[in-house]
Amino acid sequence: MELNEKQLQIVQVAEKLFAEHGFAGTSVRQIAKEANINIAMISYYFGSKEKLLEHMVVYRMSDFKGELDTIINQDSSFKSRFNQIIELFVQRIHKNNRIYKIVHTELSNSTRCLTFEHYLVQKKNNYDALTEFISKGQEQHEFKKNIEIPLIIPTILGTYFDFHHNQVFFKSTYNLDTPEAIEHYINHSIVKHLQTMLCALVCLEA
Amino acid sequence: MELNEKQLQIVQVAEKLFAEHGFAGTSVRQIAKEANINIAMISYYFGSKEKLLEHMVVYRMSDFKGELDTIINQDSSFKSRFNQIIELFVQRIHKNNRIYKIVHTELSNSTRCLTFEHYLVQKKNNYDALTEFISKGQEQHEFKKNIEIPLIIPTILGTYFDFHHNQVFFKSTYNLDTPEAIEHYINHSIVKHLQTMLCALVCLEA
DNA sequence: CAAAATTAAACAATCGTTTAATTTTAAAGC
DNA sequence: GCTTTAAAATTAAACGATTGTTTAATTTTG
Repeated sequence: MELNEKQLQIVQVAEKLFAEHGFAGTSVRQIAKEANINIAMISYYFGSKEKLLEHMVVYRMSDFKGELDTIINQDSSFKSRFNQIIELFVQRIHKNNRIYKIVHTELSNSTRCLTFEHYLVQKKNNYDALTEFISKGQEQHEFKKNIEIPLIIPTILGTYFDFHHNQVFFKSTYNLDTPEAIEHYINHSIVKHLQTMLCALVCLEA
Repeated sequence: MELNEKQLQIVQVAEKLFAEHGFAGTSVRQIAKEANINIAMISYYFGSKEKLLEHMVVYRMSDFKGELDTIINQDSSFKSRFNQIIELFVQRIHKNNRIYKIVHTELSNSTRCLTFEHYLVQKKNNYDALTEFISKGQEQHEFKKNIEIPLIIPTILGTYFDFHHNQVFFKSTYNLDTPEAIEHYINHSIVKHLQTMLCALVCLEA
């Protein structure tokens, strides 16, 4: 997926607007205005508004699998690697939270017939990699059995996104007034919360 | 919040459509058509499309606080009550998942200036009630200290909604083909997953 | 000088809302 | 019990504004 400078400019602006106002809530005129380009350029470069979104998804969903494998293949304990995986997921989702929010919202709209195949394939890869890792840990009696493995990733992503979606609430209730405070809360409190909770779920040792 | 038969009919149809296609993605003509009423009736009864959403939120967000207090004031162990609270949250969100999805989506759209005060006030009440319950458990040495209490509810709601939003993925990957299978997975596997994980996080006893 | 990029303008379709006319409802008057 | 009557409910049609996309002309590029 190669984009020239102008295309990248459009994608970046559109990503921000789609994440903030939704796909249907954003007009091509808003995108054109904010990206300082003519309205016709969107059709010219991408074909349509829908295809712009598809290009965006493919462009943004770069290989997460590689980073995941690097950790899994490390020579450290299962618990240590599991903790690193959790931290990687949070950082990854946080860094790309706009495109993930867009995909989540549009994916759950039953009538949208956009092809999110690229997203779904990558998701499947992540689930398979994690399942294999946990299974190995179980075989070597490092991880508990009878765990609902498919729900580990939803817990990580869900906890992050529920916080993210309700920032208005958390800001006012828990004194997270500055962007730095929020950044710190995500990278420390949320990561630690998930690590503590999920390790307690899967790790055998006390 | 009292609604006559016709108003209720409009609200129910609109709730379904807003949840499926988003607020911006749903037109008043779609609502009118599916509810078998004239387009003008929406303005006539609610004033506008935006006010229809506000009426919907107030109508649907009935008192959750009462059910929560009933469990908290029970004469059983902290752990038992905590497990019941988790189950209640999941059932409650699942039962009303449409309106929660709508509110979550619209709330995170930074420009929308709708008043979700009714939702935010209720959310605050739930957080306060849970915080008080956990604190008491900590005082009586039944619950661990140094827990990030504000993240317990996001973990419950987030895990549920990530699963819910990605049903397309889970259906194909984990053989959840029938509505009954999904219902069972939510009421048993998800509830159990959250109970195991969160109890491991907060409960002291093994 | 041909290809690519950019533009303003126009396209038909749809958006949310309002209007003005008509029908239905239900209580009051006799 | 029937008519009267004003309010409430419902309708089709029109409103101007905005939607995504296309066109045809112009400018820029290499």
